[in-house]
Parts: sequence; C-alpha cells; structure tokens
Amino acid sequence: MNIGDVADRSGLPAKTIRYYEDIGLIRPRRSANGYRSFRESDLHKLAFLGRARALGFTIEECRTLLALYEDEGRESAQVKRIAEEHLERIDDKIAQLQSMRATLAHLVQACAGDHRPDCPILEDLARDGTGAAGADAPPAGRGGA
Amino acid sequence: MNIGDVADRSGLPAKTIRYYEDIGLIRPRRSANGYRSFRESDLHKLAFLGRARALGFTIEECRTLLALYEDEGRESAQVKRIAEEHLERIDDKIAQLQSMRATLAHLVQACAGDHRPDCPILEDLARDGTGAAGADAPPAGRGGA
DNA sequence: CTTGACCTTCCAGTCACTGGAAACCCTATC
DNA sequence: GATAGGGTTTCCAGTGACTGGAAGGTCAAG
Repeated sequence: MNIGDVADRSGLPAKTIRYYEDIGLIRPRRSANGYRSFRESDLHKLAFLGRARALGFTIEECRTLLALYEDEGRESAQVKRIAEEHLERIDDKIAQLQSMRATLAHLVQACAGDHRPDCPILEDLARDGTGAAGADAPPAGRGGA
Repeated sequence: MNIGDVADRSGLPAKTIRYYEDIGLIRPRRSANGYRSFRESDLHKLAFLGRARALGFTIEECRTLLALYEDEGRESAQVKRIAEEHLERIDDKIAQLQSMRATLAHLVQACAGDHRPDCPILEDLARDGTGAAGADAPPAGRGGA
C-alpha cells in the first residue's frame, strides 16, 4: 500500500502518517521507487494510533501503549495506570472548562448586547484586582492554570 | 514600575509580559537604562488580559476585547458576540472531552489492572476498523512494490 | 569591588501537526 | 514521444501562547 491508501483506510492524513514515521512510531518499508510501502501491520498500528489520539492520549503515551500492545509479557496494570492518569487529566480539563463556562455564561447573560457601550463583560474583565488598593490586598487567586 | 513589579501585581510571568509587548498588546515606556517602565494603565491592561486569558479567550480575542474596552463608542453587542462564540467553543470542547471521558472510563473500569497481559483497553484500541474486512476487500495493489 | 538580584535581547523548544514549494514517479491519452 | 494529471518525495516554515536558557547590562548593598 502507498501512503494514500493507508491514509484513506486509517482516516489519518498522509502528512500525519509521514510525521509518525519521522518520530519513530511506525517504520514502513520503501519500494524501489522510494515510495513508502505499508503492510497490513503498519495500517493496524496507524489505526491504533488514530484511536488512541482520538481518546486524547499524547504521542508519548501512544508510543508507550503501542509498545505495551506489542509486548506479550505486559501487565494490564501498566496500561490501566496510563489510562487512569489520562482520565484524571481529562477530568481536570473538564472542570476547568466548566468553571470558565459558568463565569462566561453568567457574563453573557448579563450583557444587553445592544448598541449601547455599557457591558458587564468588559466591566468584569477590567475590575480592579491588581493589589493597588488603599488597604492591603490579599491576592484573590481566581480560576486559572 | 519595573517588569518584576507588574509581574507580581498582575500575576503574569515577566516572560509573558515581554511577549505581550512583542505582539503589541501593551506598549510600556522605557527608562533611561533601557528597562521597561510600566504605568498603572499598563498594569490595568495586563490584569485585563490575564483575566480574559483565564476565561480562555484567544490572544486575538483579547486584543479585540481590549480595543473595545478602550473604545467609548463600542456597542455591547460586539463584546457579547465574541463572548458567545467563545462560549460555544467551550461547550464543544466540553462535549468532546466528556465523550472521551465516557469511553475511557468504561475501558478503565473493564481493565483488571493486574499482572496479566489481557487488557480491554488495548483490545479496544486495536480493534479492526480499517475497512479490511473479510468479505469484499479488493487488494489495492498499485504501483511500485 | 564584589555579590546578587534584577533587567535586557535573542534563540530555541514545546505539541502535534499542517501548509506549501520544488521535484520525482507513474499511468493514460494524444 | 509529449503532455497532463495524479500521487509521492523531501525540506522548510508556521501554528498558539508561551517557556527556558544563554550572554550580558544595571543597580543597591555591604
């Protein structure tokens, strides 16, 4: 198979497949003309990678998962640990986005959205929290990170 | 104020503040010794930017929001539109993460996580979905090798 | 005069691609 | 044989929003 075929069958862009070869995730052979020549096993790996990426695993995690997949002597605990860590990351991200969402939705709802300049959204963004107040100002750590 | 002061008071790293100057978000003056010299208004802008970034607005959106903030003749509708678009992006992202989360949580739950190699997580990642099913699969034997 | 904290610029790296240029290869048609 | 059109190759550069680090200038204290 040439790269276009595996791109079609794996759903990954040819560019991405070349990139995956670049970083050593796959090692397709070469035909006499210099074209990459993919075997079914390469396609299989690429599909694996595509699904792992779709679940949000990083490239390095994908590399590890692929290695575990090919290691008959793996322990499922190794795989599970990676997945659990990733799950935690996802949960953190969701929480962060939901917090953003709540604040933003509140502001959007409060904004008239008409021709007048008064805008609660801008007012909130511009509110003073620089510790430049008269008294001592405790740093109000607000959602970030 | 020097950059360290505004960094402390805005909560932004000095590196980020320099970067914001680089891309034209702020324009601090310079002291005779070449140091950046920040006024209260610069600090105010940086705090504004910090909060907008914490809500997930892109740098370009921040640039626009800042311009609107300084434009007395703005219409709140302009601000609201930006915020609403961003809110939609956030919702999309949350949905995507929740879908990942659901799949992953299911797999993690199904995995024994012990010393044995059998692993539903790997099995799922490796499941065949390459369109190479047993029935009609014309060999794509084209070109080279 | 030295120390150490602060500041400066510039370059490179992050992550996972993505776009584009210039050139080569292969097949089909005229 | 020429040409057109696809597919493929490599390499370079850019994305977003910083972040790390090197090499050096500035300043106040001791």
